[in-house]
Amino acid sequence: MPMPELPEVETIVNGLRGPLIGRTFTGVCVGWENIVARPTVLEFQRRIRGQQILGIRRRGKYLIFDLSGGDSLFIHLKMTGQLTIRPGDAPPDKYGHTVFDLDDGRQLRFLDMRKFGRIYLVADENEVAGSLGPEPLADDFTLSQFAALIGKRKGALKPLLLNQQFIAGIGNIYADEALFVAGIHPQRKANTLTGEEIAWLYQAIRQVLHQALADEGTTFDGAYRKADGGEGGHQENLRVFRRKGQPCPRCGSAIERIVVGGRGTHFCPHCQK
DNA sequence: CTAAAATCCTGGTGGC
DNA sequence: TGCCACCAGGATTTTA
Repeated sequence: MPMPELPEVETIVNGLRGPLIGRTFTGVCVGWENIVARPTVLEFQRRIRGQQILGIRRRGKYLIFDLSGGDSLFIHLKMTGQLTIRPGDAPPDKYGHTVFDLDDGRQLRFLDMRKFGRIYLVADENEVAGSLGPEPLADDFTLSQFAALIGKRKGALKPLLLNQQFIAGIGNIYADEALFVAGIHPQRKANTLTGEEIAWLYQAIRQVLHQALADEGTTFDGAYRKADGGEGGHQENLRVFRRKGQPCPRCGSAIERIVVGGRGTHFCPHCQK
């Protein structure tokens, strides 16, 4: 299953800016009420109407639409969410649970087979984004900051990298990939890393995310799609994720899959200590 | 405080 | 072939 993570969300945001910035929402149809986390569906529909899209950005795995009325529209795609722009008279999509009408006659459609995705409309963006950890690709995310954060943690590294309050935007794919590149076992306790290992991990996180961004994300089973419907290319460059039993790209040992913190975790038993 | 487990969903998988 | 129990997976909530 595809879980849009930082590189995928960033790629989608880049593709939505052209067609959407300057457009105004003229209405929204909600086919599955649980998708709208905040406010109530009725208030959501009332408040979004007439607001113009001034900008679109990413924070962690959230897409954020900055609206003219001062509200921020947050969309989290979770597992299977997709965004697509279609003509208003195009046939309905099978999983199109939320459809935004635009002032140019087109629609922004939020498709989500598993219905895990969530939408928030808030006046204060900290209501949703306030507890997120640092952005791993930001200039001000430094090795010394990362080292200070990781030294305080006692738990296993894999769940820590997935913790959005610790660091924002990393999901199952890039956690496994970064730990492999760093040569560190996913079950290592964070506070047992040497200074050298912390530096390797810091570099690995940034390198893996940059490479995936250059590849426009990872598409599995067609579930993550770019704004134009195209697929990413990073699935061709994965080192361990979803490669159980296949040879490690570094040493040739069989990649193993275990469960850590309730999540499927892929690693090389020879290269990762 | 941390950690584990339940929760939400449904297409895909594997067993019989 | 058909039926069905079970699984994955992010983030939140609950429980220990």
